[in-house]
Amino acid sequence: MARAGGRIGGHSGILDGSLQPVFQPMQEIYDPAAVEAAAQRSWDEAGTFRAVEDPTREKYYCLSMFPYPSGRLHMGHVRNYTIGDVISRYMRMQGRNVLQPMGWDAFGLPAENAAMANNVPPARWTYDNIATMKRQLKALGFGLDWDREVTTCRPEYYRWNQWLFLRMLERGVAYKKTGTVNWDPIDKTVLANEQVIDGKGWRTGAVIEKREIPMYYLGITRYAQELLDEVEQLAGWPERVRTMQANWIGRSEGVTIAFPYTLEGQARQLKVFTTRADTLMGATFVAVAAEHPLAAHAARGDAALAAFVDECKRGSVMEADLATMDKKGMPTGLTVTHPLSGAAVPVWVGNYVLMGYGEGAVMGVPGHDERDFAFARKYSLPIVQVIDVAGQPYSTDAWQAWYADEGVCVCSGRYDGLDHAAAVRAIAADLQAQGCGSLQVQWRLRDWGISRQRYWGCPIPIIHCDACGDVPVPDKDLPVVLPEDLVPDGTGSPLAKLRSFIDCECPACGKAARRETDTMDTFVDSSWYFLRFASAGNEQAMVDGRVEYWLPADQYIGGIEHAILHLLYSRFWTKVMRDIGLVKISEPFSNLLTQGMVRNGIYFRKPASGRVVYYNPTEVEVLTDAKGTPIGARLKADGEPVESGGIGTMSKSRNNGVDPQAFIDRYGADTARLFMMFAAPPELSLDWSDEGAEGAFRFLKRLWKAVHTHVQAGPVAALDRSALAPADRDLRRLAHQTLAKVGDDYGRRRTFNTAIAAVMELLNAITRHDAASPDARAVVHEALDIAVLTLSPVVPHVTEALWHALGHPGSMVDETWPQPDPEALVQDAIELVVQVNGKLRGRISVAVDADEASVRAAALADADVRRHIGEMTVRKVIVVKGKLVSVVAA
RNA sequence: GCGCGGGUGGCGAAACUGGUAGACGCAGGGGACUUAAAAUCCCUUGCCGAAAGGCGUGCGGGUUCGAGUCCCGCCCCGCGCACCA
Repeated sequence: MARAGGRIGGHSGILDGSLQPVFQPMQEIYDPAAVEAAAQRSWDEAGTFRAVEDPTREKYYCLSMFPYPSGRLHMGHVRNYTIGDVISRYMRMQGRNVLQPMGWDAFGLPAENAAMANNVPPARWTYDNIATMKRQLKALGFGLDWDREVTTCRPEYYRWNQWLFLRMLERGVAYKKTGTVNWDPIDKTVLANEQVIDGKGWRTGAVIEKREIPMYYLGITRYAQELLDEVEQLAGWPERVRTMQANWIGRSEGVTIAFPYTLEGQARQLKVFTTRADTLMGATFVAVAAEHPLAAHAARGDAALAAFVDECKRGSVMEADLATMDKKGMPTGLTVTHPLSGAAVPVWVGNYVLMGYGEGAVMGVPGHDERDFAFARKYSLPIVQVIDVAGQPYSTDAWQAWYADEGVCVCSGRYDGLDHAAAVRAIAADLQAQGCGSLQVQWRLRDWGISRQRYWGCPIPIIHCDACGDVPVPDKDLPVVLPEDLVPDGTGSPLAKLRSFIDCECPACGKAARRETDTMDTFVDSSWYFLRFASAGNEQAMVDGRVEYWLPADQYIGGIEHAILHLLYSRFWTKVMRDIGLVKISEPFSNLLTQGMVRNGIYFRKPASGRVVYYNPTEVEVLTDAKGTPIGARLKADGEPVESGGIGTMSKSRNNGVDPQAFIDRYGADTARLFMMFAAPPELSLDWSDEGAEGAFRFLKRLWKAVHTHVQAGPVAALDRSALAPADRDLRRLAHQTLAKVGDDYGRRRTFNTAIAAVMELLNAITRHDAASPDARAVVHEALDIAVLTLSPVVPHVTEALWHALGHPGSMVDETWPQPDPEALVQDAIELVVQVNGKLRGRISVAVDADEASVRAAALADADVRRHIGEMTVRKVIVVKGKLVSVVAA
């Protein structure tokens, strides 16, 4: 490893002026292209970012979400990977052994769409995109270890998906059952949710139907309790992500209730789950999903009901669609028996009941559930109040929010007077005694269906034999290799039509058999790539001992849109690998940073007829009034007005993306990185601004010029700290305050925008500073060293050049982050503000160590303060140390 | 619909633990330099007001000596909702 070692540790070197600078010749003009090429070449030649396991050094694994190779890098990637690179470079300067890897989430639907559009195999399109994007990542100067590159569409990667799937199958973690998919009846193919628009197929326009097909599932619900318990312990994760995951897993304690009924002479039970068993005596109906066997049974003799069941099966499977549609129902004519009252309860089919959740049936308590209340009013079902809250008047005319509150049972026979908890306990006990129910923990989380009826994904390693059933592919035959030369046509997976792929021998009996043609969800690929980075190149095993050194990742960075699914699946997958004995960790990511979206202005014209045309902001000129307020916009090409659609996430459909490449070509990678980090804190959405980016470039030019001016003025004497002039002391204090602040912002707060603002303030002070005396020159030199050093994680190329220009022989990347000099931070007097009755009325200057009494006296003596107190009597004086004095007078 | 965030000048934002609202930057205005322009540098810029001062962090209320920050209610915007990645 290229680590110079010791030359600038802690208190020696640059910060005490003992180093005699030897200035390098320096260009007057900042030329980003030359500076960046030189810096990147020197890192490449030194192998600076190759990570090597070293048990004697503390590691730092900085992981950014790997990109889908969609074509070219977009601004979201630049933002994501710049955040990771700043943290990586900062940690390296803290002396950590840093691993920052990169790879490609290379399977997925867009490659199939591109393949159809261009008649090119998805593999070809994908590999071309990877080459382009890799070049772009290198141009941005990220300190990545490319020796560990992982590409998920390569057999050497996905064979381990298959291998682990077989291990899960052996343990029953993976299993087969039916699942619901979107079916396009014209193309006769399964569509992704994304391909269903307003309930219709995106290519055919046909009304989509729900269809039940056999699929493989991973039993994530087995880990629900552990996933929930541990997410609450992840102190390094944002609170909001932990809350979202906990809600998604959705533990609820309640009661499973069985409503007995008789069908075709047989005694059966219809099971529902509820967290409000205390309202059971108010249940006036039960509703089942359209796919429920009872619904199917009833529909056989009832054409109207059959039509309704069919109607329920139309439309997409998306939960957001199901939750927003009109609640509709129809009676089946069947009844079940209320397990406590013995009353006959009608069974309805409800379009809002999900077959995949619980047993596909719910009890209807219109008195105390808002949705059931609306349903009962619509279909004239009885509404019964069985819960009373503090004697509030109940009316079935309109829903009131308190109806759903917990209260005391009424009209519930022997349960009257019991509160929520007592009633649930009593009812559960009575149900249990009758064999009609019991207390139960229910999860919102569902098992993970991984089968996809698509080509460009990892083949599921199963062989179907008429004699032996579903037979796992033996380990020795892995990987099941995906042919890379097919082009899909939109009518189902081309794999399912490829005899040479399908036809095979049964591994068990040797007879002719059929290979499974479904592939795995691409979330499988991304659920463990971070482990493979630590075991790169191992052809014998999925992971090896290097994982123990690097994992868990110290920092994971990626978009907030992955807050639930990807992160939950990765946590689950890690636990499965732990239980198989492959890794020792339970949680893969110690710290998580969820970055916000990158947005830009939206401009369009809406022709009288035809589709809306979107114009890229680069093609548009914004018109402003005298104060700079935007008043309109026009197209540069024809000078005619365009409409403004506000600001939105950069997307192809709205044509408001900015290609980072054009920007880098013009201003350089450092300016792109600087603007991205400066414009907003990482967790907030970031609005692109050409002018703002220009400002970032201007700042780098000013920094360059400041160093150039300083260096041109000749040699600098060693800093003599004993007798600095007040102005020099002030600049030195600011420089060391900035050093402390930037380190805190990078390391603890992760607010790169405020770190950069602090360095900007420092540079402003440096350029204003009168550097005539030798002392002043020495202080300016130290301040420039600090400015360049603290900015280096953000803009590593230009700072590398400036570091040399300031007389330091080694590479900036090998520097150690220095400690601020406590002596420089010392301050004698501070300013306090004085409030009178909460309003700012005066400012006083007091000694740093002044006691409360003297601060109080100084505040009350201030002329402005006295004027505002006037005739009033001082009732109270509050002194907040180091901040303010608050005087209460009346 | 459900879950989770967010809303501060003309704009991006800052204010870290309840303590000076608007640091830093962009855009705007004025000036210097220049034959001119660009670039650069200097000054200025929340709103109202001549000033004193008043008002101001989506809206309405509350707690507090003091609220952008805490509490209650509402409005708007963004992300996710299990087959986009």
